[in-house]
Amino acid sequence: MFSDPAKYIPVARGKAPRRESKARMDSYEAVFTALAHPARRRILLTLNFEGGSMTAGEIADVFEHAWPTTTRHIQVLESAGLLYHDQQGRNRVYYINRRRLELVRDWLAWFSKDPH
Amino acid sequence: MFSDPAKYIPVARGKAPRRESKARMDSYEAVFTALAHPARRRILLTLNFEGGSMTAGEIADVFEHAWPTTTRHIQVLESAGLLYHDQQGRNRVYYINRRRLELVRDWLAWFSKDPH
DNA sequence: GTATTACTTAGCCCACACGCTAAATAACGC
DNA sequence: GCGTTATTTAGCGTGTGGGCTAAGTAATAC
Repeated sequence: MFSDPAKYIPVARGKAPRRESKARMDSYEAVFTALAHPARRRILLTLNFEGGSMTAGEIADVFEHAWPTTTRHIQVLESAGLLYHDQQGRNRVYYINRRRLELVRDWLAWFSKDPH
Repeated sequence: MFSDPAKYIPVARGKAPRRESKARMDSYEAVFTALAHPARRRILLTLNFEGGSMTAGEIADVFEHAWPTTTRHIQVLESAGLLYHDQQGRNRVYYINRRRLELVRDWLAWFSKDPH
């Protein structure tokens, strides 16, 4: 759950600091960024409907994109914690991490609670 | 809810069509894109905690960004259907559209249903 | 009317996301 | 070993997202 809602509320005006670097990207940032691209959402849905695991090749076959493009989408998902993998011979099997999606649900929960 | 899950599953390989134009951006695309930026997520949270409505100026005051930057974020949110507004004199009052956030919840629901 | 307030619109700039092709890696089959 | 298969890594090009400042619009105040 949210530890500190206040963190998301007010910020004093001041000089303009550039947008935070990717390195210090927090969990919400990583997950919402990962979900922003339709190809990545489709990877998750496909994995989900296929039982939760697929090889890189099977995922790539779903798309019209060149394979390296899909590889990069997968990496974005994985670094957001939404996927993980397991090397099996020359195949790389990717698994969906459904628990990580709970983060989104948690974020949404703030809008259901009636405001204090 | 999802009308057609199959739409999100398989796509035949072929020549590469460029990414869909913003004009034909579907609802999921618009909403997830809108939620991808931390400033926009904060606008929604702030509005939520402030009771659901704020003027453009009040929203802009939350941020260190120049005002026009915030204006653009607000526009992204509004065109995604997450906000709407009402002109009151020279103030523009923005309202959160919590119902639109249900779209995200609906999308997430696919991952809870046990696969057929 | 003029000045001020509350905003948006216009337009510039730069970093980076996302597509690609070519090359590298590593396992498997023979 | 050698070729094939599975996949990533490297590196390039282009579009656009998201920051800015300056200018425009429209309502209020005087």
